[in-house]
Formats: sequence, C-alpha cells, structure tokens
Amino acid sequence: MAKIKDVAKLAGVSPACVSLALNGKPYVSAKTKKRIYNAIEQLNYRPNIIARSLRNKKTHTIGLVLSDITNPFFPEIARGVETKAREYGFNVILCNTDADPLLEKNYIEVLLAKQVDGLILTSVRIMDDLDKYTKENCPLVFINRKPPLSDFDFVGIDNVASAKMAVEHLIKLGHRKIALIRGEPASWASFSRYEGYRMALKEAGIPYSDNLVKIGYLRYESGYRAMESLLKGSPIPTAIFCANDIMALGAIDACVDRKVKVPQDLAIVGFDDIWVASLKNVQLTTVHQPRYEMGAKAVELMVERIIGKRKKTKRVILPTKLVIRRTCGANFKISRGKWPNL
Amino acid sequence: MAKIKDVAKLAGVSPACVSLALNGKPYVSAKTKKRIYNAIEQLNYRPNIIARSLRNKKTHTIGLVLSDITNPFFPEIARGVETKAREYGFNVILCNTDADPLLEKNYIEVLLAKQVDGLILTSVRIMDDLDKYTKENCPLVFINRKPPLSDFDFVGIDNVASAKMAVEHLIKLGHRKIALIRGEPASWASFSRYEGYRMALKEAGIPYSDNLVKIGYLRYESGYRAMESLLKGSPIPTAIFCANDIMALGAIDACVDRKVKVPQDLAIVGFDDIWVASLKNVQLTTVHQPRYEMGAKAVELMVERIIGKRKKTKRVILPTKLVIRRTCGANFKISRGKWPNL
DNA sequence: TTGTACGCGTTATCAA
DNA sequence: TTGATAACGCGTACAA
Repeated sequence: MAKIKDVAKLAGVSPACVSLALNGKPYVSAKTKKRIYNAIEQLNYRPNIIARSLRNKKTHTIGLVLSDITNPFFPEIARGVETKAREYGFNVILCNTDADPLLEKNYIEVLLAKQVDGLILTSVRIMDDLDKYTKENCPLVFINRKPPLSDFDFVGIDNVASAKMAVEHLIKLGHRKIALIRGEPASWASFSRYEGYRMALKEAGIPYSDNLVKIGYLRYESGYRAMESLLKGSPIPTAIFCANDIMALGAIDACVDRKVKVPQDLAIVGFDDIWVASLKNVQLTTVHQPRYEMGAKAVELMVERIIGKRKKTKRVILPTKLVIRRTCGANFKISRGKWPNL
Repeated sequence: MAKIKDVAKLAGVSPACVSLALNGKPYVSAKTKKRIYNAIEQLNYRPNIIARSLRNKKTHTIGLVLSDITNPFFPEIARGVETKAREYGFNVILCNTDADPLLEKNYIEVLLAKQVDGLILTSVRIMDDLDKYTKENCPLVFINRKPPLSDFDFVGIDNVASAKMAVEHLIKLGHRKIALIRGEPASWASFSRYEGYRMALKEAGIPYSDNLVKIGYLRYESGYRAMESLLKGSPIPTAIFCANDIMALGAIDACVDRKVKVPQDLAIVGFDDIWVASLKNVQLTTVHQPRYEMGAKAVELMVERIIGKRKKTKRVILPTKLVIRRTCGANFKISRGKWPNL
C-alpha cells in the first residue's frame, strides 16, 4: 500500500504538502495540487485513517450498544443512528449485549480503548456504575433508558403518559378488567409503563389487582406464557396491555391456541409499533414509537458534544401516538367468519 | 487519560516493559508485573488501541456491508457476524447501503482506509469492479451474493435447488398454474431462484409463462403490487412462489384486501423464514435459510484468512429446508370460519 | 512549501 | 533472565 511519502516523492513535494492538499487547507497552489492528485491516482493512494486518528485524537467512529439487533425493536434505531452518523462522517460499531451488564461493560471498555468519539447506549437493563464515564472525553447518549445519576444526554419518549394513553383507550372502550403484561422490573421503561397503567386505572376509579399483572421479559415466549397464566387465573381480564409488541404477539398466539378470540373475547394493545403490527392478518393496536428518529436524534446530540457546541446535558422526549387497529376491538364491527382470510 | 508512559513512571519501569507485561510476553518478572498492574489500576490506564493498531497493522475491526438492517432478512446475519466476531476479538462496523452500488463503494473505501481487517459483503446488488480489491491485504467474504470473477470466499445457500424444492412442493399439492414473484434481475440470488422455479416447472412438464412471473424488489410493497397485478392478469394462478418472505406477506395482504382466501383460493410460499412467518396468524410456508449461521461462518472464513491459515478460496453452501405451514395449503383441512382468530 | 516534532504503543537491539 | 533505549508505524501541525 502506498503511503503519503510515496505520493510526495512522485509529486516532487513534501509529505506535509500532500497532507495539506488532501485536507483542503489553503496555501497549496493549484499546480502542485494537480500534481499531487495525479500521484495519488497513480499510486492508488488511500490515507491511513488509523494514523490520522492517532494524531487528531478523533476516530470518527461511534459505538452503538444495544440488547439484540434481532429484536424487532432495534433495527430502526440502528438505522437511524447509522444514517445520521454517515451524514456527519462517522462509522458505527454495532454491539449486542443481550442485556447482560457484564457484556455491556466489556463492550464499553473496548470501545473507549478504541477511542470512539461517542457512545450510544440503548440496552435494556440498568448498569449502575456508568457514572465513572462522565470524566472520559467521550460523550454518552442514552436512548430510552434511564441515565444514571450524573446527567448524560438522553433521547426517549414519555413512557408513563404513553402507557396511560393506551390503557385509557381500553377503558374508554368499556373495559374494567384490564391486565398488564409488563417488562422486567429492572427496566426503567418497563417500570414507567407500569406506572402509566396504574395511573390510568386510578384515574378511572378501577381497583388495581396484582393478579392482573404478569411480568414478561419483553420476548415473544414471555408474552405467550403470561397470557396462558392470565387465562388460567382469576379474574379473567377482558383486555390486556402489553409492554411491547412482541409480547403482545405472543399473547395473541396463546389466545389462538386456546381458541380465545381477539378482539371479540379479549382486546389486546401493544407497545412499539413494530412493522409486523401493521400486517393485515395481525393488525395490532399499539403505541407508536419513533425509533428511527430516536436513533437519528441521539447522533445529533452526540455530535453537538463532540464538536463542543454544547456543554449542558439535554433530554429529548419524542412524541408517541396510539395506532388503533383491530386487536383492541375499537373498529370491530364484523360478524364471525366475515374476515376473508384466517 | 493516562498513557503507558505514566504507568511506566509510576511503576518505576520503562514503557516497553509495561507493554511486554500487558501483552503477556515473557521476560517480565512477577514482581515488576505486580507493580505494573497496580500502577495500571491506580491510573485507570486503558491502552490506546489506535496507537497499537498503527504499529501492529491490525485493527481487530471488520466491516459488515448490507442493504438495510431494517429488512428482516439481515438482523440475524448481523447477529451471527457480531457474535462470532466477538468470540475472535473483533468489532463490527455496520454499513447500510440500500443496495446502492455507489454507497457501497464509498463504504468499502472508507473501511479500507480505516484499515479494517476484513470485510463481509451482503448487499443485494452486484457491483462489478470489486476485483481490484483482490490485491488489498483485506479479505472479503460474500454472503449469498455472487462473488466477482476473482475468487473471494463465499457463504450462501443453493438458491436454485431451494427454489426448486419450494415449487416442487406446490406441484405435488396439485398446482399447475404457479406464479412467481421474483426479485430484481440484477440480484444473483433472485435470478437463481427464478432458475429453480423454471427448472421445477420444466421437470414437471408444466409450460412456462411470462404472464405468471412478476418482478418485485424484495419489499412488502412490491409483493403487494405484484399480487394485484397477478389477480388482474390471465391466467389467474392457483399458487404463488415469492422470492422472499416480505414480498409473500405483501402478496397475502393484497389477497386479504381483495377477499382472496389463502390458502383456499391461492397457495403461497415464501423464502427466508423470517420470524414473522411463524406467527399463528401468519403461518407462512417458506424456505428456511440459516441466516445466523451464514453470518457466523462468514466470520470464520474471514478469520482463517486474517491469520493466514488458508490461502485457497472457499465456498460454503449451507443447507436450507422447506418449512410447511398454513399458506401452502398442505395441512389445510378446515372449514371456513373454523379459525379461532381473525 | 518544508522540516520536524508529535500522537502512543510495540518491537528490535542492546546492556546489565 | 530482565529491563532500558530507540526506532518505528503514518499522517498532521507548527515553526520556519
């Protein structure tokens, strides 16, 4: 591989001059520029960005730490991050942690050692000792995850209000026995949605019952099992709010297996609005989360920090909206068997 | 940030000695090692991997170039790549190209400039001038994409045989008017599946008709429109093979809108076996592709190259299997309205 | 426009 | 055997 020296020699100038030309700095005459570019072309020269990074203390690389890219919640966030990062000239290192705090810690250490310019964290579980990273000169941005005590930048939604909105919708449809399949307690977002659920019930004067709350782990199987448990329990709910869509899909499948009709026998509302929810054979009512925008916004916050444009921490709350489809029964005006397809 | 010099000073040794200790090289006494580790701990020292990479000419970073991580086909590949890469001590830079050859080229150039140790390419479209990268000391591995003339490593499936298997299944079920919603012509995998389709028809003595072949772009909307077009055309098929699952889902939704019953009126088979396909309200018959394994295997091939263990190019063909569910009608023994849900 | 020091570890050479 | 010194990887920035 050709180096800057080779280019300089061929163009009859110094390496420094080549560097200036390459970086668009002034004080390089048009003529020498041309000679330099010719040399670059001839030698197929490509600057070694590692060397440049070492000198500049900027790698133009950021880390994206998430639980699992195969979870349908994450790809759009990743896409938002990657696209916006590309606009700003950054590359993205993808890290799956499976919500394992140890793996997450290891990844953060490696990324810092690799001198990433910023870090976006959107794993689910809470890791408590992130505070020590405040002193690093590497900005952290949290997506939909409770930032630790020290103030880090944050992008997310109002989980409490969004969950409340979903449950209120079910209440408005006449439901009083509304169950919740919530995420694990350690997750801040899950806890907030639980709060929203309770708040909605309280304001409607509906008593809260622990029997109607099941803990899932934000996965399909959890939703399936939680629903089985609810159907065996007492009282049997007439509606269910799930803390995310894939649990809702699991719950629906449990209903299918037990011949419980959705939404006739049971209304279901999810959370996230993953792509599947809109399929005509699914039509899951859910709370839409602007995941792409969350990823993109996180990068913007990060870049503001990197270029030193902003010192104060910033919290961005993006709007959600309730997407009413079939499974909540709001638009349910059909008779049995009218559905053309399964 | 503390540097190796600081550690050396605190431990009362030379930087070289610290380096030797850190890298587990011999000739550092146990005592000095202890002193060094203590100093590292005290200073919270973290080696600068950029500096190390510059010297070692190894970044322990690889690039993963794909079309779009939000396409359900890719996350499992990415997961396989990331997990296996982590095992071997590599990080993964994620690159979405939207199947744009120019974007792909830009990304490859940037990644090479960043001195990645390897590159995994799994965009859909074919870029012809990849040959020039043979001379780089950066191994390329192709996933499910025709490698260019020069031999690069490859991981994929037998697209022809797999598609043939799917169509043969429909033939066995008694179908003769079998349509194909294929991917774009520029895609090698799509073309291979088209060949498999033709081959199955030919062997069964069924005449091929251009009217029964629609070109989609591997996206939901394409599948939807292709199906609309088929339903308006002549002859109307009794079965459809789609080159991927999301087009199949689009096709199914077009059927729902037009009150065409699947599989009663029309059998549908997809390709990929994305997660959605197994939902009880979807139950798409499809060809399973081991995507996680494809990603993991690609990393293995890459690492063999990086450590120089192998010189000859290798092609790995992983097995596929037909997953028979509801939409092909094979197990269809129910009467209308019997489905418990939707 | 150029020479040169620098960024920070690593490795080859050399000394003890 | 153990450790230090210095050159090196490759671009960039500053003084000249």
